[in-house]
Amino acid sequence: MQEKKPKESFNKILNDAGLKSTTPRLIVLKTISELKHPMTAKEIHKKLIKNKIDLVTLYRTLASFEKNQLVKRVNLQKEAVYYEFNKDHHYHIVCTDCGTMEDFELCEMDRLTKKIIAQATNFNSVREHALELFGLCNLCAKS
Amino acid sequence: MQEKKPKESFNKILNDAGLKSTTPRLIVLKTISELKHPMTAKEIHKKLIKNKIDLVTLYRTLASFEKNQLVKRVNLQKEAVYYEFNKDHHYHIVCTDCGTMEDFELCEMDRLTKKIIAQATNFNSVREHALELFGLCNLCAKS
DNA sequence: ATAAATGCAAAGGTTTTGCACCATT
DNA sequence: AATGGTGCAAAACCTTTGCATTTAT
Repeated sequence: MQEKKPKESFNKILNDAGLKSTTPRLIVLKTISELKHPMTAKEIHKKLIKNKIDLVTLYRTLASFEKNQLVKRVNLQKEAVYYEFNKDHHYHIVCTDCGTMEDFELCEMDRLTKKIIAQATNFNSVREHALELFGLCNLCAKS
Repeated sequence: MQEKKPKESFNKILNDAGLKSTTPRLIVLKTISELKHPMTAKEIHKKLIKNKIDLVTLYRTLASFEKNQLVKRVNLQKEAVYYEFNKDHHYHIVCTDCGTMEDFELCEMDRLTKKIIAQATNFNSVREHALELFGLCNLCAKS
């Protein structure tokens, strides 16, 4: 679970990342930190409409957040790109029918990554990984 | 490695999937089965230009192939969607610099999937999963 | 004061849709 | 013969770019 943070800490996050702490960035960062699951730029933008933050600004903000690892891009099996707050490693099970998502942890991934790298021929290290499971959630499986 | 298949077997694959076996579909299926790594629709289309297969047809073909699991969508950390022939489970390590890809196997995934499902609250089964690693390949790591 | 971020308008690129024609079963 | 697939043109959609204005340091 994601605990709510005081405004000051968002300020600090931006400063630490070397990003100017502007109103749009603070709002976007706070909004993303409170998402219950990954969302597309467009979905996030809906949540920002009352703040009059331009979609273009959001795209640029997401890009800079991603570069500075404040935000993580999640690859769900859809056309669109999803974003989430970059809290500690976790993964997603996605319902291919209704889109429901559930998080899970998998501490074994570190060990597996090392094992994979040991056997790889063109890679000696890995910077990150993506793991997602897809299936029907219990509700959709019934119908 | 992917062994080449006689035309007849592509015919059979399409029939088994309940898809009419048309010239464009046969060509697309054969082309994808021979790819050395996942490619975007546009990249695949380039390989089809001499066959005069329309890009729209390719999109529709990919969609129907995906639905029938002849082809798999791969989530690399890029905007575009990548496709590959749906041979047995394997995964990719992708160089975030030059795009080089390497396949790997991971027989433990079955066990892990079961373990994850056992702990999930909204899911009792999983139909598929995606795992990709990202890093710098040995060549790019040097420079 | 300077350098960077924002908003708007417009462009660029990819994917989808509509429809008439054609091919497979 | 009937159903479904294809190609072309155009639309829809998402994301990026250019530029003048505003904002943070």
